Amino acid sequence: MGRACPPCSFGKQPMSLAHVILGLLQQQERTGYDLKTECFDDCISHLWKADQAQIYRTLDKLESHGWITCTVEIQHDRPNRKVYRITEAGEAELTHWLQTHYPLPVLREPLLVQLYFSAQLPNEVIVYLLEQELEARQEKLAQCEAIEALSLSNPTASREQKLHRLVLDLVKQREQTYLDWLEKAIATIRSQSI
Amino acid sequence: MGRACPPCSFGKQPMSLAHVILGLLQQQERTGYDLKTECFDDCISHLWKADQAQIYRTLDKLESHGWITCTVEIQHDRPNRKVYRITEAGEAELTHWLQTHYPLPVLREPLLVQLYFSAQLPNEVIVYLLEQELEARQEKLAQCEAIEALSLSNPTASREQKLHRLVLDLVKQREQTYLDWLEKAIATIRSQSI
DNA sequence: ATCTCATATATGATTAGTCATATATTAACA
DNA sequence: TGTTAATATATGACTAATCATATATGAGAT
Repeated sequence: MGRACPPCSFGKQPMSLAHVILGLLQQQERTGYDLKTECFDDCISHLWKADQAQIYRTLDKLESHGWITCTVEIQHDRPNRKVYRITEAGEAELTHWLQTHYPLPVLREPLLVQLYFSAQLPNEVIVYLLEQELEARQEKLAQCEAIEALSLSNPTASREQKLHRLVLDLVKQREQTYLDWLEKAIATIRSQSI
Repeated sequence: MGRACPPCSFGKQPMSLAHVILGLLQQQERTGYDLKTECFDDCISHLWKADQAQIYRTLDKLESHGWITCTVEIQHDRPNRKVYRITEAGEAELTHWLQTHYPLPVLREPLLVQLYFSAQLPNEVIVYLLEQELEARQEKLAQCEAIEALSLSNPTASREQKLHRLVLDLVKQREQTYLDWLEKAIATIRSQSI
């Protein structure tokens, strides 16, 4: 009857990568390669990123906890695939995690730290750094809008699609806030009023 | 003439905690305890957080790289302090880091991941999670406004203070964006239109 | 006299994340 | 025939971060 593990997560942490993967496997069965290419390089790439090595190791851990199972699918035109599916125990764990509130993370943004400490730099240098950030943020917003146009704009969206749309709305608004602030900051510093 | 280390950072990473500490030590000399209590528990606590163990170990590494030096200050009413100061090599490294643009980090926010995967949860449960996030974000915004009122509102601000104010503006606006979105999201889900 | 608190530093153990590389299969191409 | 590319998994080595705990000093309270 071996309960393989304590009631919830592995260590003391939110164990979020494991739960992101559980969520993705609840949507549909996937391989490690699928997760890397379709997911972390695509759909939720704006919410979480993960190294390939970490994905495969997390899959091993999830399997050893009994939260997912694996079957090898023989392919004749390509290397075989290890297809992972979520188990009932995994669904229970995911459902519990989804309902648990976690403390706000402190978001580590190099640019903000740099600006915070850049009092001894000349204005032009600061402006150049802000302009590079602006360019990167513009590109990111464009990526978000491309995702929106591609898959989330149909009027007969499912509940799941509506939730994805909500999440994307925040990511877009967050980028827009950043862009507005960058433009104001660049103007302020350019006008020598700092 | 031993150059103790390669031209820039330790490994291949931005090495940001080390640079945050360099920045704080450029402001003024500090001990590990100062960094933990005055800084990461206070001033830039909204930009970076650091564990005490990591602070002391990073100080050791910075010293072994020659970017900071340490002198022991004997105290008679308390345990002795190890006071760290930035070196010229440290200032050069910091100046270089401050001018280097880094790729946008992917911000790992548990709540967004949870919402993304919560299609199978009932609306009330989702709303409850969003309400808890709303409360936490309101408190964080209040903290930001308290910092603003305390130290950043005087009209004769230094260049450094003006830059800190700029950074705080973004942090505040980011929270306001989150709050607006949360209120909209809660209303949308409450109205059953999802 | 002991207990607790604030100050102050250090370290062992573990998890999380990154980087580089190894290995294997088949298709497509030159 | 050999090379490259896409698919697919695995692992060694390392850095970064976290958690728990140990150690020590002196002040103030009980």
